[in-house]
Amino acid sequence: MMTEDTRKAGARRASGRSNGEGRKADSALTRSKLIEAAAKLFSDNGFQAVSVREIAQAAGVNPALVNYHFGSKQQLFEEVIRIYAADNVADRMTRLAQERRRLGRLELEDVVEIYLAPMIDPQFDTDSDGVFSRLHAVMIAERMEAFDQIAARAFTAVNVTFLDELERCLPHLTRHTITWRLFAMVGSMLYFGVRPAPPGLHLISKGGCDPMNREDMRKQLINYFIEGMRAPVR
Amino acid sequence: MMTEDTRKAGARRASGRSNGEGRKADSALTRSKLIEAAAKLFSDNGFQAVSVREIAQAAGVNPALVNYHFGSKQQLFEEVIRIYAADNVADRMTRLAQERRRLGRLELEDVVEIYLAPMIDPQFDTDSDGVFSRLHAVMIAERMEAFDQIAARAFTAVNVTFLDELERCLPHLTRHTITWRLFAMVGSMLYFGVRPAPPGLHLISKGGCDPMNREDMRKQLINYFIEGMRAPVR
DNA sequence: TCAATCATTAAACAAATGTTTAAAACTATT
DNA sequence: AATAGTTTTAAACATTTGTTTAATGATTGA
Repeated sequence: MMTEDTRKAGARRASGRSNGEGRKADSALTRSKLIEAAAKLFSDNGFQAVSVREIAQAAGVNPALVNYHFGSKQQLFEEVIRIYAADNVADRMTRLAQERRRLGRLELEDVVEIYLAPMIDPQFDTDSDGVFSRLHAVMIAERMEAFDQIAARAFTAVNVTFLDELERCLPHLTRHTITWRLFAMVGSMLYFGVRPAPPGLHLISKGGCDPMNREDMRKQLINYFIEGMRAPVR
Repeated sequence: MMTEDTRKAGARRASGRSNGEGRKADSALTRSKLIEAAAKLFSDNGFQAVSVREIAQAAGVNPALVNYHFGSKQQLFEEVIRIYAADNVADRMTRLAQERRRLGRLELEDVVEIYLAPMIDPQFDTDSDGVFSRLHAVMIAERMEAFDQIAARAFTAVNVTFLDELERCLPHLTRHTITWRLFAMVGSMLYFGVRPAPPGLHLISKGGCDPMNREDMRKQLINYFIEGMRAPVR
């Protein structure tokens, strides 16, 4: 409540997308440098553990620019989340459309594989490898009020789409059951997305199980997901 | 490096278990009050987001006692982790022994159910419901050097035991595959353990899927885990 | 070219942080 | 009851935090 007014004022003054798109080159560059640096640092260390000064230094800009361009540290984080979530969602939707065009009616195997592609497909290795999963973990660990709204806006559409597809492929299951299992899949993949690998995995497998080895991970897990999804409720 | 010596000295002076067990009633009470308060706050808000003063206030003791009894905020967190991990592990090991005595040779269904019991069994609702899962998420989100050691010490034995059982039940699969899938199960259950529920789950299921409803969660997921685990690698 | 707007900077702000200190209170042993 | 040892307390410590401010630089449009 103490900084509420000034923060909003700052954010409005800065972000103001209302009057045009590519309006100032330096500004957009600074913003993207901050977002990139923040994404890396937040995903590696969490939200509270990273200071505005660290982010600014990593981006090579002045610390005050965080507040100037985004209003506050928290709003910068939210912007990072929005961008990476949107990328993740766009990846999946694009793939789904492509595969639908290519194969016509999709089988369960296809739908599951497409949904997990951003996290499991070795050919899908963007430069932001794993960053999204870790950001997700950070949001969950350090509860943020704004996040539920952001997640709802970002993920509801893609999840509804995939639930529709899955429901069509699994007529013996209720949407209720399928929803539970879809989120179980997400939990698994987020877990393998954290860095370093889930505690104990490296040790207990004597280095054999490595989530960085997407090829192996996909091979060992894809049927686990598919057959799990297909299992009756009993 | 600046506080290393004094911290260790403080911790040694305080924890010194060497000269006896139940030596001072107040001390043990203060310690347990701090641990309980810290577990609640850390699991709800993360590590960095919680201050020593908050913990002390919640425990009803002086802030300086955190450093006196545990050496530092971080060492208090580590102690919390150790205790809750030990509880979690003990639960599973006890159950396994019980069921082995009761049923003799265990089937895949039994082993999976026992492993997941602390997170999925409605009868297993301790007062620390969900706290362990959230603490786990916090450790993952806010990387801590000490955690890998703690996790290794706490979980290796129980995981080896259950991997042995699973390997016996699944002779058509390699231990490598089983290890991947065991951790996939863990990831799912940790995801459902966070509070509030995984982002979007409540919304997209219109309130139908609620991880607090252990009975429903178990019913919808148990076969997903079992049949997923059993699936061939292909 | 002048004015206005936007972007950047260095400095300062108040508040909160983990931790330390030195004295006090308490407990147990002699 | 006196002593020694442990536990608790309030206060202070030095940092660090996110954010604000006021001045400067840069860019754009008239």
